[in-house]
Amino acid sequence: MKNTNENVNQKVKLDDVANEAGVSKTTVSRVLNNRGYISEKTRKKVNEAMELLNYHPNEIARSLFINKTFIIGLIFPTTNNPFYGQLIFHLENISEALGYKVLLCNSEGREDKEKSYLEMLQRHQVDGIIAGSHNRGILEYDNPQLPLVGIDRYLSENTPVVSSDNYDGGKKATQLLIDKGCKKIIHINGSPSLETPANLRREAYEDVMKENEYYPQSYVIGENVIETIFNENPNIDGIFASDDLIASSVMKEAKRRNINIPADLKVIGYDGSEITRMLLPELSTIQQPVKEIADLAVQLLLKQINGETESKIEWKLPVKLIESETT
Amino acid sequence: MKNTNENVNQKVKLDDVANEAGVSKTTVSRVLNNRGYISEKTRKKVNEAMELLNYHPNEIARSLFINKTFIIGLIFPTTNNPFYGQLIFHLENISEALGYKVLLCNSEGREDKEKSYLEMLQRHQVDGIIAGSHNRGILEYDNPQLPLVGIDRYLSENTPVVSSDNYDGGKKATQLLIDKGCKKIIHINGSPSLETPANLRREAYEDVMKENEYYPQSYVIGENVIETIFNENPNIDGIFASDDLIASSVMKEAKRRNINIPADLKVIGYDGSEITRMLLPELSTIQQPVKEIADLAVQLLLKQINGETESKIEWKLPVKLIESETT
DNA sequence: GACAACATGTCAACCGGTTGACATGTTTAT
DNA sequence: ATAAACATGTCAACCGGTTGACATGTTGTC
Repeated sequence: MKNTNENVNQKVKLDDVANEAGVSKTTVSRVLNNRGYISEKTRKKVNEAMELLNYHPNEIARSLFINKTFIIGLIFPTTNNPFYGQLIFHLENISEALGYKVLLCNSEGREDKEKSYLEMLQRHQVDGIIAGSHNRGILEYDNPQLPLVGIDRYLSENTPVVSSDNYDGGKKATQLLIDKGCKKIIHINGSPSLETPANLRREAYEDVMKENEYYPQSYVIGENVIETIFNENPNIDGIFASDDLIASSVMKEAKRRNINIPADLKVIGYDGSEITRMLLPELSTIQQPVKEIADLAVQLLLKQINGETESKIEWKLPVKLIESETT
Repeated sequence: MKNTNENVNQKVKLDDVANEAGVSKTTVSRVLNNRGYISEKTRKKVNEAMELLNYHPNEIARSLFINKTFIIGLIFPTTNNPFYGQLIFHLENISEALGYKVLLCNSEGREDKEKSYLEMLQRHQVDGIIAGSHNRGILEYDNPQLPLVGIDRYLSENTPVVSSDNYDGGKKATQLLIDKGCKKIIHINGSPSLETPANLRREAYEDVMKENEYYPQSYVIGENVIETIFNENPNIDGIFASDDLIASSVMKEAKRRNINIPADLKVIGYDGSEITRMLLPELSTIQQPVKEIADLAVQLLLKQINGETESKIEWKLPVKLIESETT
C-alpha cells in the first residue's frame, strides 16, 4: 500500500488548501479574511477545498501576526460556588457572543495562585482580564500592561470595578430585620482584610443599626464562628449574613439547636443566585443582578481593549430584596 | 522631554531583554528554556534584565513553533450548576497543576453552540478536549483530529468515557426506596434521547423494580412534569430523581401540596455535589466522586496527548449512597 | 476602443520566539 | 600540555498565517 499524502496525519495548512483548490496562498487568505476582489467561483472552490481537507485555520499563527488573541482571562475563586458559577457562566456567554473566548482561572482566593495566573495570562497574550478574586497588594495589578476590570474587587487605583450596590443591599437587609422587630441583630461577613466593595455591606449594617440606636456587632466567618455566635449571644434574634452560603450554615445550626426560624430568629443572606434560590427558596436575601454585572464588566473591558476611554471607575448596580420565609 | 525608548508603550520582547542584558538572543532563549551551557553569572544578568523590563515571553510565538499550546478545551452545559461547577473546578485545578490551562465553553446543551465551540477549539490549537455536554451525531466528534475524553457522555465509538457507576447508583437509589417500604416509586430523568451513560440510572431503576415485582414508571423532566406526576399518581410514595435539582423541585412541589417528606413520600436524588449537600443537606442522594472523575479524565486526556495508548474505553467510578432525611 | 473595476498570482517581509549548525574562546581535569 | 567540557555568539530556517506592493490578465461600460 502506498503511503500517500492523505495517509500522513499532519495538520492541514493553508498551503494545502491552496494546492487542493488550485489557487495561490494569497487567494485562500483573501477568501478567509474577505478582503480584496474574489469571484464567487473561486470562493466556492476554496471553500470546498477547505471542507474536503477539513481545514481549520491556525488561530495561533494568526494571533501572532495581528497581535491579538480574542481571549479574555477570568480570575475568580472557584466555579464551585453558586454565585461565581452563575457569574462566570454569563461572562463566558457574553464574551462568546462578542467573539471572545475565555481562559478560566480558579484562584481559590490564594495570592500565589492569582499571581501565577496573572503571569500566565500575560504570557498567553490575552486581550484583557476580568478578576473577582483578589488580595490587594499584588504588584502586577498596579502596573497593568493589560485591560483589566474588577468585579466586586478593587484591583488598583484606576481599574474599573463593577459591583452590586453593596451599601444599599446592606441597608435593605438590616432595615428589614429591624422592621420585622429584631432587637439583637448580628452581622457575619467574609474576611474584612480584603479591600472590597463588599465591605460596604457591613458599613451599611453598622450605620443602620446606629441610626436605630442598636449596637452593631460583626463576626468574621471562620471555623466554628457560627456556634460561637449562638453561644455568646443567647438573645440573638436576627442575623444578616454577607452571603447565602453563610446564611445556610446559620440555618443549619439554628435547626440543630431547635431555634425556630423565623419565629425566634430571622435570617437574611446576600447574593440570591439562581441555584441558591432553587435549593433554598425559603431564605430571604439580597439579590445581585448577576447578568447585568457580567454584561457591564465585559463591556467595560472591551472598551479598554478597543482603546476607548472611560473615566468612571466605580459602577454600582441595583440590588433586589427578596423576602421569603426566614424573615 | 525626550521620547526615549522607555516611554514607548510597546511590548517587551526577547530582543529587548538580550540588549538590556548585553547578550545574544540565543543566550536569552537558553536561559528561558534551560538548555545548553549557561554560567550562573549570565543567567542572573538575563533574569535581572527580564525583571527590569517586566518581560513576559510570548507564549503564542512559542506555541506556534513547538506546535503545542498546553491548553485544554472544556465543553459543558454550564458552570451555573452545582455539579458542573464543581466538576469544572476540579478539571481546571488538576490541569493547572499539570501545566495546562483551560478554555471554558458553556454549550448550554445546544448542538449548534457545541459545534461552533468544537471548531473554535481546533482553530485555537488546543491540545485536547474534555466534553460533558453532547448531542450525539455531531460529525466532528466522529472524526477526531484531537485527543478527546467524555464525561458521562459517549462522544464517539472509541472516545474514552469517564462516569460514575450509574447503574450501581440507580440500583442503590431504587433499592433504598424499596427497603424503606415504598410501593409506588417513580423515576424522573433528563432527556433520554441523549445517548449517555446516565441512562443506566433509569435502566437500573427498571431492573430493580421488575425484580421486586413493581411496575417501573419513568417521566422525562420538562415543563410542569412534576405537577403532572403528582396529579396522575395520587398514591405515589417514592421518587428517584436523576439529579438533585430535579429532586429539589419535587420537594418544593410536595411542600406546596402539604405532602410530608419522608412520611408520605420519600425522595432520593443523584449527584451529591458539595453545594447541594450544603444547601439541601436533608436530601438523600447518590454522590458521584467528582474529583476522581475529573482526575481520571485529565489523566486519560494527557495520555492521548502524549501519544500513549489505552484500550479501555468505559471507566466507571464508584458512587456513594448518602442517606438523609428525605428517605 | 479605452479606462475602470475586477480577479488572481508572485514575492517577500513580518509576528516573536526556537533550534540546529558552527565558530570561537575560556576553564577544568589529567 | 592537551583534550574535554563549558560558555557564548552568529546566522538562518522555521512555525503558519497576513499583508502590501506590484504585475498581469479579464470583463464590463460609456
